[in-house]
Formats: sequence, C-alpha cells, structure tokens
Amino acid sequence: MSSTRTTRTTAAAASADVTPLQVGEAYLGLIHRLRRVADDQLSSCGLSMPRIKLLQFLANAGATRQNVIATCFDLAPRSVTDMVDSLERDGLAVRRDDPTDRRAKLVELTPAGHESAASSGALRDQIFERIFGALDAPARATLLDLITILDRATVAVDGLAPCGPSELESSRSTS
Amino acid sequence: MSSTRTTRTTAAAASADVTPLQVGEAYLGLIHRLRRVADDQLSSCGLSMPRIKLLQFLANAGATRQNVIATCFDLAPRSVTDMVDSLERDGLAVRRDDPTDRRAKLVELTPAGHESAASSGALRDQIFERIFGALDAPARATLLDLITILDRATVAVDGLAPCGPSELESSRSTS
DNA sequence: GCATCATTGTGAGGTCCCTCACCTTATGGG
DNA sequence: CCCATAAGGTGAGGGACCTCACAATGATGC
Repeated sequence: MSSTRTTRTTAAAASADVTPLQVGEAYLGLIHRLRRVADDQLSSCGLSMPRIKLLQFLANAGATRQNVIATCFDLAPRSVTDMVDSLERDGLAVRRDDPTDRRAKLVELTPAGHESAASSGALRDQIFERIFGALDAPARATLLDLITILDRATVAVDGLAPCGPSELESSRSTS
Repeated sequence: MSSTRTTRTTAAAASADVTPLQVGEAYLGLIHRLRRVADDQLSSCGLSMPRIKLLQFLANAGATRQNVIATCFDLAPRSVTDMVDSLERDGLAVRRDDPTDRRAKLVELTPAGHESAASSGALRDQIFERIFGALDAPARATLLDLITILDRATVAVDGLAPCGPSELESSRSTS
C-alpha cells in the first residue's frame, strides 16, 4: 500500500534531471488549459467551477456564514461577498442575518439553488472524469501524493521572507 | 533542505481508489496556493509571474509580434495587449510598427526591461525552487510525466461537445 | 481595379480573485 | 458603564484572464 511512486513511464523519467522550474512551469501551464477546458464545457450551462463548488458546499452544509466559507475555500472574505452576490442575483441563494451575531450573514440555497447544485455537481464530476480519467488509479494516487507534499511545502514557504534583496538588485522603476 | 518525503502516510496512498474528482480538486487547490505564495514573494518587488514570464520571453526572443506572443503563451490576443500595455507603462518595453506588416506591432524590451528580466528571472527560479524543491528529482520527473499525460488529455477533451444538460447520463466513457 | 475575406490589434465589458479603507457590531478591560 | 480593540461584511479599485465587436490592413478572386 506504500510506494505508489513506482509508475515511471515515459520520456520524462529518462532525462535524469528535471528542474523545479520545469515542473513548475508545466504545472502552471496545465492549470491554464484545465481552466480553459472546464470553462468551455460549462459555458453552455451558464455555470463556472467556482460557482459549482460553492453551490455544492452550500448544498450539504446548509446555512453558512460568509467568513466560514472564506476559511473553507481559502479565499479573501471580499471574494465571498462577490460570489454570494452573484448567486443571489441568479436566485440560487439568499442572505439571512445570523441571529447569534448581527454582524454576520448566513448564506443558504434556495430551492432553485439546490436544484442547480444537484445537476451541476454531476456535470463537474463528468468533466473531472474526462480529464483526470486519463490517469489510471495508481497514477492518480501518485499524483495526489505529490500534490499533498507540495501543498505542505507551500504552507511552509508562506510566511517566509520575500526573497531578500540581498540576492538581487530590486528593479521596479516607476511607481 | 528538502524535508523528508519519507512520510507516505497520506490518505491518498492508503485508500485504494482516488477518484478523478479528488485529484482534480487537489490539483486546482494547489494552484490556488501556488499563486498566492508566488505573488506574496513577488509583491515586494512589484512584479508578478505573468510579467516575469513575458519579460523572460522577450529577453531572449528579441522583438516579437503580439500575436506570436499570444500563440506561444496560449493566451487570447487581447490579454497580450494588456500585458504589453503594462510593461510599456513601466518603461520596460516598447511597441514598434512591424515594417513588413502595418497591422502588426513588434514588442521589444528597453534597457530597463532587460535589466528587470535578468533579476526577475533569478527570482522566479528561486521561488520555483523553494516550492518544487520539496520534491526530489525522481518525484519531479514523475510529476512531469503525469502532467504531460494530462496535458495531452486536455487537448483531446478540448473541442468536445459541451456536455449538454440533457445528456448527463450519456457519459459512456469509463464508468 | 475592386470586392471579399482573413488577420492584427484594440475598446468595451465580464469573471474571479486580491488589498485597503470603512462601517457596524461584539467583546473585554478599566 | 464606557471605551478600546477585534471581527464580519462591503465599497472602491486593481490585476490577469476571457469574449465579442470593430477598424485597419493584407491577401485573394474576378
């Protein structure tokens, strides 16, 4: 059950040295395409990945405070405001005052929202399957492994000195 | 200082079945963090990843037409306009008419641009190393492998029917 | 020569994120 | 009790992308 990492398949493995920069670029590049493809598939339904994710979350969390959403999604509170605005505009969710704290607002799906959540959830699964189904199960496990490691690494890097100017002359001419 | 990757105790390796959805979410989630960390590290220098990438490109490609940039970066032409505007505003690049085609414009770095490209390139390398250095060389190779496969998959998916809402059941692909 | 179509870049406007400043409430110390 | 500080949400504004519509130019057909 360990050592999932044995799937060493193609050309990449042959070249001995893959630099961090190369992998990084590749990772970012794939993101780019991923977004494009996903959005493309969703465009006809008037939905988007972030919306679906929020819909999904609200569907099985019930009424939730915006700051909780921000925390769970690792977003700035301001961004949640916009997303909820958008959902509310489309009649998929409503804001309600939190009785226990008059500063806070609870967000909750409308019936239309629940409906949308159900169908869009299926759609999302489908899209992910189309893309990540290209990897077999062991490969997916390996990838998840790798991502998990990187995830921890980013947490570690976060809150570090921003690459002190000791090593490079800070440029940035105009304001 | 690659922290030990000995800990393979993630749920991923243990649970036999990692769904496409799970990996997908993880992949997207990491992107989110990656962007945040990178921007954070760069903010003090007034730069950003897309800017650095373009700077780098122009530094060793010389004068380039905007549509070429769009193609190489897989961006909408409109986005290139904005990026070049931004660089021009900061005095890092200039637009020049292409003598061979009066519709086209050539983008070229100024001396300040070349300077900025040099230092920012080093900075970018540093950041990628901090993050992706958490993976050892074989792991990086594996990751690149996986990404390459997915990359090809997205190309395949692109240009598919946008999964009409009525055909939610008709996904005859894998499951 | 001229009508037609393709290509290059841009204006306008939209999405999804961010930060910063601000108002409103909650909470805790004197 | 009152005031300082913290916490929740939002207005304003910015950055990096997108699409759609359009002017200018190039290439091509007749």
